[in-house]
Amino acid sequence: VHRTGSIDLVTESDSRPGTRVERKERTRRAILDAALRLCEDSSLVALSLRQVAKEVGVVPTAFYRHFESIEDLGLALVGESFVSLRAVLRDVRRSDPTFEEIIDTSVESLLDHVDRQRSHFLFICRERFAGPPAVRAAIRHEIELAETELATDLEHLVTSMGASPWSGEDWKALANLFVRAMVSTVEAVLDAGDDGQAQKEVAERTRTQLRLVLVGALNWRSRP
Amino acid sequence: VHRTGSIDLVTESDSRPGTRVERKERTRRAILDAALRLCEDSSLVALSLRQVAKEVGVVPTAFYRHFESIEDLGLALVGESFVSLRAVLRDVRRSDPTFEEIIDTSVESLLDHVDRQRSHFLFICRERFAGPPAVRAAIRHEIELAETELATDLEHLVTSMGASPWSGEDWKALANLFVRAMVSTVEAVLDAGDDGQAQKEVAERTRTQLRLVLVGALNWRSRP
DNA sequence: TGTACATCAGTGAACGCGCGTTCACTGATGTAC
DNA sequence: TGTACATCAGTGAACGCGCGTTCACTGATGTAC
Repeated sequence: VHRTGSIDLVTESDSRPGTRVERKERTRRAILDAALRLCEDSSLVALSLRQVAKEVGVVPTAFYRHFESIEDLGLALVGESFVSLRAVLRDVRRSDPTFEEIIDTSVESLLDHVDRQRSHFLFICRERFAGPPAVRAAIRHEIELAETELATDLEHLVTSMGASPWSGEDWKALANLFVRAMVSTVEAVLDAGDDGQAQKEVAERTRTQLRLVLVGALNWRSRP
Repeated sequence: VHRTGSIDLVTESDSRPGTRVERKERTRRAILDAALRLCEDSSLVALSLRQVAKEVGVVPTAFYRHFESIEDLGLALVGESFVSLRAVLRDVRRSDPTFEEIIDTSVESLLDHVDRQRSHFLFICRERFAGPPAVRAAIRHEIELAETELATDLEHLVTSMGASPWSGEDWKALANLFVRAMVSTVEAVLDAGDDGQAQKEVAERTRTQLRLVLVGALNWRSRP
């Protein structure tokens, strides 16, 4: 006869172990993952509750035990997608790069996160304009927060390089420029898909662009 | 009794005048406009043929006299939307601005076109990531063409300002940076909606950003 | 100019299908005693 | 530890609705003679 271990495995694959709370959480997770996967080549607004339920392997009505609607599910996905995006900023900050390294470090970290959380970044790009109104609003809000966060980092960085003092408006414009560069790069990487060569070209082009912006910033005088 | 003119007007509002070809073209136009309006707050992938037909005031099956499918209609909308986008580049080129004017002229032209062809620009932003696969591919292709077009313009401009010679890669990177700035500005303006104050802030911020990039470009040395 | 015929944009009925949502339910898990 | 009851994630039938697509049609416009 077999060991207890193998019996556990069978139990695991058949009826799924854990407390009621754990099992509910696992189903919720499966719903979020299924939704992320299913809307990858269209949009939340074209995703049906029944498709999601079918993909997860539950009956359509079970969906309501976890979310009120697809829009509600979308808001949860916005939350966890921006955890992925913030992780990029956090990693760059933690690595505390020198002047010479800053661009290479940032681009590398960004591409690394995009590669590992591809569906989160795709989700943001797609639903930012095409999602249900509440989802669009949530994404816009999160992007503003990320911009503010980055503005602080940039102020420390550029000031430490001895650039001349800037106006508040100019800081905002620079932070916005970087956030846009980030979003655009994510878009380009996602466009490139699995093509490794294309991804390298995107990375190299992004580095060139960021260097160019940095040259501009270091030669900048506010209110010229 | 009334003049022939007024009888014509009645005829016009009742049964619509013109040859069969003209009337067909008018219906086609109405379908395109209705689709542009209806998908404004979701996406083509969530738009139904029946909604469009209802908005136009024809029976659903009449749709097939003009387009094979919603995707087919989408490709037609990509075509006319990029006519609007190209008009921006063309206007800037035709105005033949001096060094001092170039940024103000470009931003003004861009905002002017976005304001007048709002739904076309919204359509591109939205469907670029959320549209049906064929529509996404068509948009990507058109953006690449616009980038090439802009690269030529930029080369003339920056060279005429006496910057040092650049590598081909760097031209591509700069053109891409400007196209992205353009797309991002369009997105920001569309986000701002009808808020005139917010629109002015977006315009001012964009000008600051373009100046910063221009400062970078003029201080740039290829392969530093 | 008048007539007979062809074209074809738009009609309207019909189809099977997937949708969101309701409701009463089941039965394993959790809790109170 | 054992029992009786409460909770609640997931079930399954049913509903009315809008969907894309088919088909045979109508009747005004266009064309050939």
